[in-house]
Amino acid sequence: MESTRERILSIAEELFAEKGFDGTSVREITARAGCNVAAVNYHFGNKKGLYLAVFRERMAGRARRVQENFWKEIGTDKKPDAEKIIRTLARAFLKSPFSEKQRRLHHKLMARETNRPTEAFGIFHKEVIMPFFTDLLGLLSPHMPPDTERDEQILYVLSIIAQVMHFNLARKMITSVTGKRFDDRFADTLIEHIVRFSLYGLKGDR
Amino acid sequence: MESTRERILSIAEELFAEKGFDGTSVREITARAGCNVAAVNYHFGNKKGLYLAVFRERMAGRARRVQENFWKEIGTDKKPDAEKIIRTLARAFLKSPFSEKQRRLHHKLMARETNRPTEAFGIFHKEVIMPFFTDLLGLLSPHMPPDTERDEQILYVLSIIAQVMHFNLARKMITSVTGKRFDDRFADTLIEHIVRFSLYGLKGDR
DNA sequence: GTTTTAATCAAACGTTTGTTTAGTTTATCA
DNA sequence: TGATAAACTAAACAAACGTTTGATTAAAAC
Repeated sequence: MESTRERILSIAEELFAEKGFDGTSVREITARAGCNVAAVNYHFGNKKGLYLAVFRERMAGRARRVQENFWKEIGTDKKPDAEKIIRTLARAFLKSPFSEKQRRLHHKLMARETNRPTEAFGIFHKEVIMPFFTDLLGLLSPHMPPDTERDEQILYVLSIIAQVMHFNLARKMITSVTGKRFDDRFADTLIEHIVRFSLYGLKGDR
Repeated sequence: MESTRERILSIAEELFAEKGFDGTSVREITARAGCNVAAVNYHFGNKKGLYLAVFRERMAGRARRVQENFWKEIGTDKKPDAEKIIRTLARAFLKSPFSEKQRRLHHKLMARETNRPTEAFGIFHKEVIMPFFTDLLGLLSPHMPPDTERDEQILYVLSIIAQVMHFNLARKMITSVTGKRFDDRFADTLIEHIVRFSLYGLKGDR
């Protein structure tokens, strides 16, 4: 059986993603984990320490696996074309190598930190976001018009990420607007849409 | 002087946007509003009633004004081109006729309801989002390839909205990635970027 | 001017919150 | 086996929570 510490981490991750830090009580976490309330303080110091541990030990690792998956799919291709890069990126986020549930809670937590950064944002930003973003920029910028300034290049990448984030998060809005169920097939549709929609920004007017 | 009820609404809106429903206590609200704790229960029944009132009496009205502003800028133009529509849309959201502070809290609350819909989402969706979305679709679809299916048309509009939402929300991430301050001039840059980036989706390969 | 209604208040209510304490059980290793 | 440390627990803690009560003040209606 999983250790108490690991069980607490898993349940906490779920609840923090679903209901936020303030909306989650350590009593609910420990009740679901089947242990004593004091276990949180024993293993993580306090509630905030548990929250940070979720980012350090769960979120960061998963984000890295998403990125590894991205590079593996890009593969040995020396100079992948823009279409492949965008498709692989969209796939990495919308069809990551986790269960649907895991991907949702991951993005929900990310969204919380994006909208209202806490201490956890620093951990994540420095170790995970920035390195990947820089790599991505290096991969995509050769496909942009040669006179594109760096600030502009960054915005293009951000626009792609914006779509991936939004399509992952605003599910209720999307399903109620499209009338479609958010299943695996729909995710494929979304990926192809993002690819088509995003190509212009890179290719410019030409 | 503003009535107690209105003062509570204003402060509550600010705090709910900034710290969320669970992160905000009625005691902090009433302390900042300079009134008694019981005033919330007297005027709004309970805390949740206050939250819903914020959406009914503040958010909905402001969203409607953003939309009015959009239509006014579109103006008498019988057949505005796609570029003008997208630019006006981006402007309406990133440079709405409110203070910077007001726009931010508006979008933060919207993001909260997008990521984790509560009862308030229903109010907002039916009365505000859907009507505008339908109008927008009617305005933009003539500029898409004639064989574009309705589901695809919807996704294009969602992609534009995704960018606007993300650029409004992920400010810390954006400023730390671009190194730019998020001022009025930068908002203009963003608007022009969104216009350029989004045109392809509508025009297709042609 | 009196009655009625609305608005505001201080104080207290019972819960729930995160955390601490002190004690017990379980595992580690000499 | 017996000592040492790690893991876990029941119970209690003070503080903060949303809400209710009953009284007081201000405004409106008669």
